[in-house]
Amino acid sequence: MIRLGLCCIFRNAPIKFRRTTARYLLSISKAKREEHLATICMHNADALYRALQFCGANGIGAFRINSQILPVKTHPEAGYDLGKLPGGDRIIARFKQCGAFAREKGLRTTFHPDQFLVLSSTDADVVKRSIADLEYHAMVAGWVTADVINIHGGGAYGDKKSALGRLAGVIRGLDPEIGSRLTLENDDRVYTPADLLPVSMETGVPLVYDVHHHRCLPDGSSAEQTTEAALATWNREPLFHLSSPLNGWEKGPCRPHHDFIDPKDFPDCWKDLDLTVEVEAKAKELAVLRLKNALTRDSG
DNA sequence: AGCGGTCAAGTTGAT
DNA sequence: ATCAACTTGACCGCT
Repeated sequence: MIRLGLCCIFRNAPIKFRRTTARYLLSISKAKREEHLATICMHNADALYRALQFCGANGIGAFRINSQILPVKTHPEAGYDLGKLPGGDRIIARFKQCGAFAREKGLRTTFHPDQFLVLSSTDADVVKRSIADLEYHAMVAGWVTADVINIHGGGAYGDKKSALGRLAGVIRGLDPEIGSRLTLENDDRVYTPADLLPVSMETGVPLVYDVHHHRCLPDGSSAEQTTEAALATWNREPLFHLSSPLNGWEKGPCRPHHDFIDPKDFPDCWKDLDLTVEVEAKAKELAVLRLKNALTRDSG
């Protein structure tokens, strides 16, 4: 069975996540700051619960949780401890209710921290802050029972081989709360599946195969070959990424995402797998539901 | 109420 | 040397 995943936000459904900025938080009093953060974090825990309800009610099997679900959480000056905010215990309890709901409905939850998290960096401080961010993600993942924290390989610094060596070294030293959830994804500028598969096999961190990125940044392997190799890295239900290019494959830059998925971009070799496919499309839940219909018609 | 400037962070590659 | 592009709006503050 294919399980389709929705990424972070909704196009039409009235479910919104709130955020704030470090600059604003640091411009107000400590009491006001904690009140503001508590309001936003509780709002986001509630919104997550409603997002999962929407997914459960609409046959969407997975939901990617935005990294800003606890905004500014690990900022050096504006960061905070959720449990110490006003009503912090209730906020944590609400996240745990999200986890209970997800388990009850068989929904999968995932994280995809943004590009500032770089484990291959030559700068020890960047790596340290990245690990702090992973700790935050792992903490929330524990509450909501997310089994994937997916990152890219980061920069190459003119020497891919050394960078991948640093990446593998950092991964090996991670706390199991992080390491047991961590995954690596091929990107569209630096690291191909062929670059990352050896790191996956060496560290036990699964490969999230993004077939769109692979078409933008090929490595000589076919989608079939890479699918097979990526599947072998998973010790749980595999998770892959799918999107369609805004301007077609023929002309212009292929990176920007389309509103919807062209069913022709769904690889045939994925169709009979037990697999989560996260749908990276700007029309969000509308695109997931449309693809779901197309796949159902296709097989039935 | 509406609009515009702004938002923590890293890296690459275009200018 | 500088800066947009990644994700992509949503926020606050001013009118």
